[in-house]
Amino acid sequence: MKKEISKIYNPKGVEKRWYDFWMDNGFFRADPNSSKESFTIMIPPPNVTAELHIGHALNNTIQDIFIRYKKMKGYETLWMPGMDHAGIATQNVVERQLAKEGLDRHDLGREKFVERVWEWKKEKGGKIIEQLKTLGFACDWDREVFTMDEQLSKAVTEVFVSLHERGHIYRAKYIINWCPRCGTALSDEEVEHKELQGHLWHLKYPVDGSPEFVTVATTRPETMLGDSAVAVNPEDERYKNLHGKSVILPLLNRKLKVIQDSLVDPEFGTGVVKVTPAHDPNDFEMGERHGLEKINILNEDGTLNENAGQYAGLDRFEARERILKDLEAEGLLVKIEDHDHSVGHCYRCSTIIEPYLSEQWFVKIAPLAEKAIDAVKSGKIKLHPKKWIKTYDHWMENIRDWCISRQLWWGHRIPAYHCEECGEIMVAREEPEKCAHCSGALKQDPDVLDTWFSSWLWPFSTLGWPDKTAELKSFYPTNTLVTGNEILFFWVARMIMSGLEFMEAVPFTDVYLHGIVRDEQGRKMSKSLGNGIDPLKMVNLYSADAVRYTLLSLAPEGQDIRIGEKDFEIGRNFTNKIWNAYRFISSKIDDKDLPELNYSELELADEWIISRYNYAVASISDDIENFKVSSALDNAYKFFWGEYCDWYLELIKERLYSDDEARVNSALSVAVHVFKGTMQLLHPFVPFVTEEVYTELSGEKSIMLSSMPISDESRINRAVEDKMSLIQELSTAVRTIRSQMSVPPSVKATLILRSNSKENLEIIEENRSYIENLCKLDSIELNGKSERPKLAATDVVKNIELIMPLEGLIDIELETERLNKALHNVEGALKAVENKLVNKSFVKNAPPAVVEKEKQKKHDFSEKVTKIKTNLKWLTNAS
RNA sequence: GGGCGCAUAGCUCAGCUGGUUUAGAGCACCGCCCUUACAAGGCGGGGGUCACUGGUUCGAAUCCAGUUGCGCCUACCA
Repeated sequence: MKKEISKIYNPKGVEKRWYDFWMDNGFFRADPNSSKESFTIMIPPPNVTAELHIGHALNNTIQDIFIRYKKMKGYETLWMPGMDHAGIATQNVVERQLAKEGLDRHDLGREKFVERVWEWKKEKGGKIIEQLKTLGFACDWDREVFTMDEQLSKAVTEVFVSLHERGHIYRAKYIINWCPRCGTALSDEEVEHKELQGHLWHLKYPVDGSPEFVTVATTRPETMLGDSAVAVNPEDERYKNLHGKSVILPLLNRKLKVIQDSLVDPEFGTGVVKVTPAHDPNDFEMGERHGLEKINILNEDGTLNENAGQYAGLDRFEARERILKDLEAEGLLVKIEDHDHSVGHCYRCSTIIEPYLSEQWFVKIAPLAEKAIDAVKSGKIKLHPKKWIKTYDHWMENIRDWCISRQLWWGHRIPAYHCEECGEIMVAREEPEKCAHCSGALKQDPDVLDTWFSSWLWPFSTLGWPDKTAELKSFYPTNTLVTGNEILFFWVARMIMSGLEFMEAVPFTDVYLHGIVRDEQGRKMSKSLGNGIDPLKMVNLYSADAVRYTLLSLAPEGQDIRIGEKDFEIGRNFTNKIWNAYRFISSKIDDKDLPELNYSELELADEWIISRYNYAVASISDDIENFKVSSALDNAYKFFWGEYCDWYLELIKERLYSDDEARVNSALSVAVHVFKGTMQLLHPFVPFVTEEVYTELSGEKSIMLSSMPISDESRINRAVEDKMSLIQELSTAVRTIRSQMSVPPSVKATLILRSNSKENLEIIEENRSYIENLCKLDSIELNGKSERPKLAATDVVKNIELIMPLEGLIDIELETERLNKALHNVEGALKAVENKLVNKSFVKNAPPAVVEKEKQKKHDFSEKVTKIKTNLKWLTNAS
């Protein structure tokens, strides 16, 4: 009975069916009580607002590879899934929704608004989870968590209070990054610096009690309204006359002291700086040093406040224009220079950030950073690729305190309580009833915590911390963290700090940092550019396996990836190749029971593919263990397509089509053995198609329950591979002649081989049918007595002379050209080798084995040259 | 300003600790083939002074230094 199998692999249906099967059978579930060694990966939690993009697809494919590989290696694997509440992003989404109804969040009030966000989350949020499933990811979905879940919130409170108790959290009035659109403070990491073309405006400030002026240079002229001094470098000779004097702030006519501070760079601008302590971090420092007034001129929304005099109420950029115009009218704007500088933007809404003076909560980070630096330095945590270690060190060593309070409503409320009577602040796990100091009424701090303040606890909060759970015991520390390199500081570094502080152990042992997926022109994919590729569309078009395969095959280790929609054909073609190899083998099996692989009955091709297979098993496993996943896939591809399909399956066709059942069975048993193993190796990369063909072929329940093949190094046989490569080279040479001389497969040809190597002749004699079948030859004559034909195409392979009589078919001119080219090449190679051997220091210094090799080469090349020359002569004589 | 990375075929990239004939793959290109797994395929072919300069070495795409170009990160770039 022949099974009807489609000529083309049709993934539709297959993928959904298997995913449901895996889920229904609980294959993704992790058992904390298992006796097996555990292997754990924490998913980088996608934002609840996120929709699947190609970066998620890559990130999670890599994780899935590790998880599926380790599971088949016998580990108890846990891939912990979950989502991030994404404070700003989520609040923005719901606020936009409200705006459509003509409302803002204040119309609802805090409680109602937060309710509304939860509603939104239930209805529209978390789409990405379902989307991830279409790509086949083996997360333990039963464990899915959300950073705002009760358990995780408990962890956040515990950490805040406990850090506070340890003196690592403080509240202070400081210059922070303020997003006027989001209306909240941001941490340094949440500010994206973009290089902008700006201007350096030179402004004249009149010197008090003198007809003179000083000229200051600024990129933000509107901040002059908040100036409380001008500063010069104390060493600057040009301005020594100003020491002790004052200047008059134009427009507002305020008197400003001239101060001296070594922070001022005499080389930059005019060497005189306006000092605005409330709106610039450097000026803030100077203000502290010189006891200057801090004049805040901005409202929270970026408009100017009452301190801005006649400019109050204007937007900051409008104010800039107006101020410049007014200064110009007074003749105080003396020069405008082009000036490129980097400007901070909000990472969520791209609004230009204002350095803003406000009261915020901070984490004193230096004490935490110290241990985290050491964890990486000592190798307790390894970064892959290693190049990130330097970047990590540099960042950690220069880290500044972490501003963790956000003026948002969506997030974890800060567990601090302010006394309405005496102003006392109490930090506590449970809300205290009254002020411990004066028994006054308490009000909880209105701010919420930075979203990253919950995600930095991810490796243990997801496992039930601060409770002592079985999960924590089994799965912490986790093993590998896979994430984009852009998130190293935001998240990875902070998890290391929190893990060491609260678990007293690293949160993971290895960090795999991959690059960013870009479009074909190397641009970041973004909504505004419209150059994104929708992974779901690609899954629909090409299959999930194809998407996974393509992404990975294009992903150089840790580097950015360029990709276009058409590239997904690579993956589709590969799965189709698997399908057809399966189809071929399976058509030969029919219903019969397959005999076990019998190593004593193998012929050359079998031994060869088994040797190559065992080599492939070793190299692919090595690659995965060493975090070289795309190299692993490349090796799997090369073996499966380039060796198994291109050579082995071709070599056994003669046996498979024969009537001799024993011959059929021996070939088939090897073919199936190697195919099954290859599917297992490939399963982590392309889980669906491998599951489909593996189970069909083996009758087993699931490939996921099978064990990853282990390389039997004793089957790697160099001698066999050498023999086989002789067959391959000869075959290629014959095929080349046929192709060049346009001899179609339908025309059978004869091949004459001549050699004085007894060894090579024996190999060919034993395996002549391989060459005959691969090259569609009638016969091969080995060192025969027949006359050399007048007209023949020729070649030389490993000192074996190939002669193909092609009377009537040969194009003499073409063949001459071909031989001349070959001659030229070999002569070049010969020359290079000779040059080496003539060089006395080479012979003296190079290892003997290398010298010996070169001598052998020289011998071979010169012999080949002679033979080609002879063949050329024959051609000339014949024409 | 500092740091890191990249530069190999028309394009995307392999090439790990120097020695695989004269550097590989995929895509693209050319030729032949609907050969009894696969035209989403097979077989063959063309195409590269490995960015530049210098150094180390018997020997460099590979190691070192510098130069140029590009990218990313980072900074108290008024």
